[in-house]
Amino acid sequence: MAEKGVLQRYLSVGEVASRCGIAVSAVHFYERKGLISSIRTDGNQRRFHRGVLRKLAIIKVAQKTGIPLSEIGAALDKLPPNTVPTIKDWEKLSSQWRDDLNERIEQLTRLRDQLGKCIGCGCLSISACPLYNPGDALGSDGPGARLLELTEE
Amino acid sequence: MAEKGVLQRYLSVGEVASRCGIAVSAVHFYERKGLISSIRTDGNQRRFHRGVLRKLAIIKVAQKTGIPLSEIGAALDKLPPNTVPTIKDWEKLSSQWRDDLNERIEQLTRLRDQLGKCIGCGCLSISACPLYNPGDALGSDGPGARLLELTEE
DNA sequence: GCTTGACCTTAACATTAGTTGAGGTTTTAG
DNA sequence: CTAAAACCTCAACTAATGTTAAGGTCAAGC
Repeated sequence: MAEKGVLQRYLSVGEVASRCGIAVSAVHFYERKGLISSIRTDGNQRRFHRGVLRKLAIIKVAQKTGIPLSEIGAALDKLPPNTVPTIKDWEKLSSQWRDDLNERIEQLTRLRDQLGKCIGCGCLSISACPLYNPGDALGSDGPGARLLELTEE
Repeated sequence: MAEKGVLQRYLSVGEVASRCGIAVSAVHFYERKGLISSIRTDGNQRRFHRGVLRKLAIIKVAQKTGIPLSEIGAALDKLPPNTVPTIKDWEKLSSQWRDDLNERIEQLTRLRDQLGKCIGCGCLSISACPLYNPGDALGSDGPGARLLELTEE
C-alpha cells in the first residue's frame, strides 16, 4: 500500500500491457528484443519506469508505418538510455519515420494510379501492358513495360 | 525441337520463373498454395499455360498493395478456371484491390499527418499527446487521446 | 549415348512478430 | 494467514512467405 501512492513510480508488466493495449507476452517480447527494459523487485518481478509507456507508444506508431521492430529498436537505442525520451528525441525519430512513411505512401499511390490506368484499358494483352509485363517482353518492348519494378524492390 | 515453335504453347517452371522475375521455388510455392496450376509431361515435369504469366503478374501487383497470398488466391479462385484471366476479370480484381490500396494509403496519410502535428509540438507529455496516449488517460482525458486507435486495429 | 543442366519431391530452415502452455513463485486482498 | 490473481522462465507453437538442401530423374546438345 505504501508503494502505491498517487504518483505511482513503477508499473508492473500487467499495468504496462493494459495501459498500452497490448498483451503481457508482447511486453515480454519487446523486452527480450531489447526495445524496452525494466528493473526487478526482490521477488524477481518486472517493474517499469513510466517512460516505457512512451517508448511503447512510439513502437506502436512506428509499427503502423511498417517499420520492422529491429529498426525501431535501433532507433530507440540511439536515444539516451535510462531516461524518458525527450521531445527532441521524438522529433528526430518521428520526422525520419515520417519520411519513410511518405515514401511508402508515394509507392502505393503510384501503384494505385497505374492500377487505375489499367482498369478496363484493354492493355492486359500479353505484349503491351505495363502492369502485366514482368520481363516477358523486356527485350522486344523497350520502355514502358515494367510497372512490376515500380517500387524498386 | 518440334515442340518449341514460334508460338510456344507451354512453359517450363524455369521459363515461368525467369520471365516473371521470381525464383523457381516461389513458383512451386504458389502452385502448392493453389494460386496457379500446371500440367505434367510424361516425365513428371511441370508445364504451364501462358496464362500463368498473367496470374503471376496479378499476384505480384496484389502483393505490392499488401494483400496476403491467401486473399489473392481466393480472388483468383473466383475467376473461371483453365482460362487466361480476361480483362473483365482483371477489372474486377484490380478495382477491388485499388480500393484496399486507397484505404491503406489513407491510413498511412492520417498517421503521417498526425506525426507531423506532433513533431515539436511539445505535446508528448504524459497526459496530452494524441500520439502518445494509448489508453493511459482514456478515462481522464476524454476525446482526442487515441491516435493509436487511428487505424482501427 | 553420355554428360550436364534443368527438373522432381520432401523436409528442414529462416524470418518476423508474437502467443500458448507447463510448472513454479510472488503479491495482494480479505 | 490464506487463497486467488498476477507474475516468473523456458520451450514450443503459430502464421506468412518463401529458400535451401538432399537425393534422385529427365531432357537436350554434342
